[in-house]
Amino acid sequence: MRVHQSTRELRVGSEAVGTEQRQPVMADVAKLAGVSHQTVSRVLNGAPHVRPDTRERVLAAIRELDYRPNSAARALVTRRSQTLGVVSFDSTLYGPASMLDGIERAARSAGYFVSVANLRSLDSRSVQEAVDRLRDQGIEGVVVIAPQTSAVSAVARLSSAIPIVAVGSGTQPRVPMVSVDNSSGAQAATRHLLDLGHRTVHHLAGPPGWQESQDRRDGWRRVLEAAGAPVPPVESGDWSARSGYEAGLRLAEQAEVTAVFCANDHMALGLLRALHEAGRSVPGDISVVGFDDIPEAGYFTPPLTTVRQDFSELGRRALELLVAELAGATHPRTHVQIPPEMVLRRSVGPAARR
Amino acid sequence: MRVHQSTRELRVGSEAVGTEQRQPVMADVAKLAGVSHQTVSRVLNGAPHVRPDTRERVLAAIRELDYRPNSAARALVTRRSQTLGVVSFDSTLYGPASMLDGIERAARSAGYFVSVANLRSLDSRSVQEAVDRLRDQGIEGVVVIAPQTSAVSAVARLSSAIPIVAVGSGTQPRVPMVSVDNSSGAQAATRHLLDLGHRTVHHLAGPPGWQESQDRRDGWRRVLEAAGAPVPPVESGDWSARSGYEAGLRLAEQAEVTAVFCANDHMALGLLRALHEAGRSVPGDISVVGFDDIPEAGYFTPPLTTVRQDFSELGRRALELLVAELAGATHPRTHVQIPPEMVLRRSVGPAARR
DNA sequence: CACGTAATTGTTAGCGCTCACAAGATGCCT
DNA sequence: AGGCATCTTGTGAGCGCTAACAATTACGTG
Repeated sequence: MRVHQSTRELRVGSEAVGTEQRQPVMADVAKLAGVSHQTVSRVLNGAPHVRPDTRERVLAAIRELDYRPNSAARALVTRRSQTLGVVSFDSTLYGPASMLDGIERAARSAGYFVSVANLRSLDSRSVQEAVDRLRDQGIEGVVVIAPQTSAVSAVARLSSAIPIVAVGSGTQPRVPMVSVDNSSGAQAATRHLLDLGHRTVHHLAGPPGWQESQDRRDGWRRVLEAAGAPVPPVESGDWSARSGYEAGLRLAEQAEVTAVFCANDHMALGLLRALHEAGRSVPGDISVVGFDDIPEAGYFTPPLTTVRQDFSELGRRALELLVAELAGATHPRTHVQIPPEMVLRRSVGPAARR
Repeated sequence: MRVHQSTRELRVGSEAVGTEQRQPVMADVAKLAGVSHQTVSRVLNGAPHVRPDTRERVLAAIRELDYRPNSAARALVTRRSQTLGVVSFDSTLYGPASMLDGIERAARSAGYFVSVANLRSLDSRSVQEAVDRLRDQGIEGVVVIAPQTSAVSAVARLSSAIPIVAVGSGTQPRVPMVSVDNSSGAQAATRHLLDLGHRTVHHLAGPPGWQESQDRRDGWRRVLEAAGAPVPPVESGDWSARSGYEAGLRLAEQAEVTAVFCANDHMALGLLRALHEAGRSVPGDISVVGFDDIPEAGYFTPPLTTVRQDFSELGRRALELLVAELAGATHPRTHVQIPPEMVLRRSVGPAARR
């Protein structure tokens, strides 16, 4: 008798001793139920052709032993880990956090676990690294919360290796993607302002390099041009309230500014603050529109008119796409676009007579 | 020759055919490097006693084949998945999201993956379910972002099975925990207001059932009592700006209110809004202090004086604790408390002369 | 230069599960 | 009653890796 063997026997044999708290395995269940391990496996996996009373006996044994299948063993043989990866930029922000939330929920109900990786920057290398790391863990697919252009192309470059879906924004023909229709949201916001009699609309854009920034700016510009309104120079920030405040200070100095479309709500908050400090009333002197509709937007001073995007829906849809791809839908090069929706509140008014 | 065997041989043999894109395994690396698979394993795991040139040869083979160790196989034999679980309440909120972020970062640098589970409610059953699910996946430990009292006790009840650390708040002697010192934060805020000459301080508390609500309320009350100030009835909300707004409407009607300590910043935002609508100026008529110091707090109207808690630090510390426990630190029934810090801005002023 | 010691590499046996196949049991039809 | 299809259960192998042990080689030292 070899040592290994005997060790094993000993442990199995010493069950009654009690000190050896070995987790029960399938064989234990099988023995207790008086069937083969394969039958236990069948019950566990819902295979057909198991006699009802046999199934019952097995289930009882499972309950009695509090048996839990070993997922590593299963993953080893099936080559499926039931785990998906999410790489995200700054999941501290409301948008990414909500998307992650939506993704996780959808994943869970589809029977998957989700493993996360947060990035500080979305450059090609970081994304690559994160995805590699996740792959090493054996995840089956990845959703990248990738609002930055660079990230999207980084994703496109490695997309061959493993199923990937991007969410947030961007236009990369090679990667399935779900995003809000930023352009149409921006257009709606701008048109709304124009309709109220504003001669033109200023824009506080997001940082360069972000697809969202670009799409929203493009939408804004398109409406202005279509309406024959002058296109003022673009201010831009980094999404933070702070940057919105700074831009606001600059905008407040320009007497001709009567309407501003901000690329997100946080910047709009900062802008509101700056305008207030500069003694410019909103919406009396200047109208402001945001983007996102964060839960607090209705409690700004004044309550913010904004463009709502449904982040969790975004996450959910992205996950659906990924699951479909995993199930064999041969690379659906889809680009799902979700329409945003304007939420009217009190930060917008008719143009001041001048 | 048995069928299984021959299938395998066939696949290995047909490498050159190219259609069979089998992932390289350790044996392939071994063959290419001219060593045994065990030596490859040694190189991979940094075992001593491998001759430098052998190591080099192995590494070269790994690179050439783009070999990636199979984590399931490794987990099966080592019984370690290198994965930790995080169960969180509403990771859409700034606090939980930041903690998750901190946890993930710390976990990564400690060589762990993190698998998340978001809950809609923190009742005992949900927590139990989430932890069980995570366990089935084979995670080695769990950190529960558990601000609710009920969750904490739920955690305590199941803590025997698997290493668990709680983060957020609560006092459960049986579970290691890291939290901000809510009471001392609340005390500082209240004292600050009193020192400015306010006769007393009103309190807008968080929802019942949350440890944080309770601790902050207790801290507030203690200072009031110590100072001999009257203890006004407590308003409470559900952390949202909306609930803060509603409470604010009620508070605005009471002429004697000159100072309010809010249990979080979002409610303070709503309160500010309500006060503004009611024509009560802040800080002229009423001073307001929040709790959290969310990134936007400095851009409220007016900028909010608040108590800052370092969420990512919280997450980081929780993870440290968990890792220590995994490493064998025999159940450190620690309760790490992190001191919060007051951030002075413009929502607070001296008591109005009346 | 024989010999003990340490360094280096290889061999074997599983980890706990599912898959492919085989075999026995059962039922139904002619 | 025989034969065939179907249901039900069992057997054996192997997923890719690490741990334990064995074997070989290299290196000083008396």
